[in-house]
Amino acid sequence: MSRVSQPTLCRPEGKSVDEQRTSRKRRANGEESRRRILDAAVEVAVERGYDGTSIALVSKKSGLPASSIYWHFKDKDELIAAVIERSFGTWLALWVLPEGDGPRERFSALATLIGKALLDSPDFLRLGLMLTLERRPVEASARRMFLQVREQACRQVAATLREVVPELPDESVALLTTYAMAAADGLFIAKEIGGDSVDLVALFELHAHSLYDTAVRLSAPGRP
Amino acid sequence: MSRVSQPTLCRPEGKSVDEQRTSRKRRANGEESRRRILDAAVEVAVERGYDGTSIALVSKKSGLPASSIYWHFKDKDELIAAVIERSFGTWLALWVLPEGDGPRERFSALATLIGKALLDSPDFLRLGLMLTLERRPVEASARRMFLQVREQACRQVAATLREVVPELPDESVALLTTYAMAAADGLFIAKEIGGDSVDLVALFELHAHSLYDTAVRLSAPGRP
Amino acid sequence: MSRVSQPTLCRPEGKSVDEQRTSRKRRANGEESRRRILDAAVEVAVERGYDGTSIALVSKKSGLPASSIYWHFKDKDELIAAVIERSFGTWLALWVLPEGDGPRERFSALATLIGKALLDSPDFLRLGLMLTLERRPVEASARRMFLQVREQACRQVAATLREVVPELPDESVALLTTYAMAAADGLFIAKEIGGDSVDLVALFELHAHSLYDTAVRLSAPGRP
Amino acid sequence: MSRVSQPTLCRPEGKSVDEQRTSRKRRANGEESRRRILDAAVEVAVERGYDGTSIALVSKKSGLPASSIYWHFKDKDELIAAVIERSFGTWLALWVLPEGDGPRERFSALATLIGKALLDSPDFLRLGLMLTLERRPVEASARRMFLQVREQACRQVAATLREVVPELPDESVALLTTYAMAAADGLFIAKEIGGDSVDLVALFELHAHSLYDTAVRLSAPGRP
DNA sequence: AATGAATGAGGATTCATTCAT
DNA sequence: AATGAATGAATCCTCATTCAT
Repeated sequence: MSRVSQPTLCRPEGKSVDEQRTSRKRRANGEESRRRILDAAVEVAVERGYDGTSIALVSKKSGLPASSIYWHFKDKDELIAAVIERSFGTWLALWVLPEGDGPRERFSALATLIGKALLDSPDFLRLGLMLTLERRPVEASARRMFLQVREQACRQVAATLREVVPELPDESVALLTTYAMAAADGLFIAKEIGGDSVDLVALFELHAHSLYDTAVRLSAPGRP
Repeated sequence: MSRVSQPTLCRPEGKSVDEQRTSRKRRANGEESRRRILDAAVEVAVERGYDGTSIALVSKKSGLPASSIYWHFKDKDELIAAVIERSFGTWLALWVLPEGDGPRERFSALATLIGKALLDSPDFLRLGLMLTLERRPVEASARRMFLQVREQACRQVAATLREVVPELPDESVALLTTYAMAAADGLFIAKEIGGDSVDLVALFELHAHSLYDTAVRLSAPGRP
Repeated sequence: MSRVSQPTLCRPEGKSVDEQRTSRKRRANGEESRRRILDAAVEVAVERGYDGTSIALVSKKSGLPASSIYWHFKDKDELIAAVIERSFGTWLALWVLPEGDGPRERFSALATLIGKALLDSPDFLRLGLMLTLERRPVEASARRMFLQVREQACRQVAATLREVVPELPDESVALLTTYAMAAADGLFIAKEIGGDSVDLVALFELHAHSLYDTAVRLSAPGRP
Repeated sequence: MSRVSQPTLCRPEGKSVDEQRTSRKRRANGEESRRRILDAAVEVAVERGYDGTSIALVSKKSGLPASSIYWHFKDKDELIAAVIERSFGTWLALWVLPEGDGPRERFSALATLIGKALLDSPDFLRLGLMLTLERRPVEASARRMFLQVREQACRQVAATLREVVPELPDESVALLTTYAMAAADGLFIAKEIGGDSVDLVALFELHAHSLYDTAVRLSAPGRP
């Protein structure tokens, strides 16, 4: 049967450059086709959601027949899961606290970074949010993949918070983490809705600032 | 031919009482069918999105044949628009700043209110966000309706901000409004993802607090 | 949704004549379409088996689009089940022991009748045997339907045996019934293979004769 | 290109021992693959028939890629023909009248043997009957092969009849042969349907007995 | 002696929608 | 105020087969 790829969450999808240059030059046409299919799939999925992503459309955009898509991916669900998987690297790479002077500045720099990232490669989040908003339990793998990645991002945020404001109690860290992620999601959506009238960078700076203040406030002994 | 409802944003769907008295029993049955269709449609739309909402499914859930759905609604687009329209009243009613003591308290009370609202009738926001995240220009009326409602909510938030922190400059109001709405959206999604582990009320309180602090900070003359 | 017919095993499919003449003359076009689909389906199923019966082919033969077939039948399985159901009446009607002189003669007459029946309307048995030879547990309803009908035929044979040779012990009745049915099936197949070179009527006469003799032998006290 | 086997009806597939000695280890692996494919193919064909036997399924069951199947067999038709061919030896070997005392006993012994055979390796007959029941002229070679084998079996039965009841006239031999084969087929099917509730051995004994009686009757001068 | 990749045709089924009644 | 019936286009996916390696 077909060689369907199992989602290898940890392959950071950047190795393929030298692979292509090495031995399996022409033999590895499969790799190239797979890429083309994925490219087409992101494009479609991002603008139409799960149900709106038809194999026929992906086939047209990728130039490969529908049956070839099924050679590379077991079904639509796994195709979309692979799409999500692929943006994983790009996305997660950003969640590293940049070196910097004071905690506040570093925090702010991170926020700016994320804001910019959302502008440049928003596919991952957009698709993930789409899948999340739908309630049905089907299309399991795609959704699961998104949630895994998101979970990892959450841990990163929590770590950053703890690093920057060490005396913050654990429940506060949890609360703030959720809040930080949520606002990030929301700002992404706001940008979608408002378009150019929304200054994402300014908003993320605001977010970072307010987050920091709140963290400090919550770490101080006397307050509700 | 059929009496298709144009989306009258301001008819809060409860006035139908006198309609019923006017045209008498004859129409009562039609109204009931329409309601059943809408009920079924929300259920489906909420868990599958626009493309996933098939007339056949709505037909099955409502118990009425597909052709009857087309008697009540011009097409799928208008059906979903109607679904959104219906949650309008419920939703907008919440965005009234409750009477209260100090500005901070009133602010906080509002936030709590919204948090609770999201728990009780989340269909409106969920559906709207779904439509928003898709990039293509289909399902025009439904999307437009959602954005109108959202716009109205934004104005309400802005007004509240101005009322509570009068000296806030206009750009800051705009920025903060966007931020406030975004965070609300994000928190809603966080609740979807996290389920019971997410304390929506606490988060909204945190949100209100941090928003208020930020507003005060931004209204003060000297600050970054 | 569609009005999919539940298999009413006991409607002997002969009433439809006056129905057509009465009220729902033009309204009952559905009935007519259903019939056309079934006609086409027997034709195809009989010469290609279950898997070979494609909806597209049935659609072409019946002149109705594939989607219309799905209005009348839930899926392929139910279509074929309906096909089997329809030949039920024709087929079962034969299994009545004709009036006649001695038991041997009546037995023989029945056999002749069945032999002739197999020549005239072999669809039921052919399809049923096809389904039976396939081992998979799917396509449930079609297969189940055949087995039900067959079961009924078995009871008829057993009753006839008991009537003709009353002193036959119960286990012998069971054994002979199975044997009688089996040989009938086999003779049908032999006719399929041998074509004109096979004299089905003569074979069934032989069968009846040998069956009768065996029954008599088994009912006699002394022998294995 | 590929070494596709033409159906050599008489190579009973066991002789490959010397082949192995001739061309040595090199080909052993090919032979093994071929066997695995055939094993998988019987399994599938037996439970789904000709149309239901997909190369993909055979590929999955055998663990070999579809393209490898095409190296060993020209097409699906020849694959199934090979499947049937393989059961040939096993099956035909049974049709030898065992040595024994009286004609009646030898007859009975043969029947018992066949009954047991049907229980042990029913694939051949099942597949053959499946192919026979379909009316269209496809899968030519497989069908032809089955009919050849069956023809041979018929000759064997006829010979046995003549040997056991020498004075039987020729037309009676033909008729009885057809009848004997038909009943055997039918009993096989009965076993399929009835499962454990069907005592195949007892039925075949009954069959042999009744066949013998009938033969004797037909060979006697005075009878209807 | 294989096999990874590809492919066009066709598989069943569902789609949104219409129309006569 | 409905609804039974129909329908063409689209859905996802599998088919048998080929070919370069």
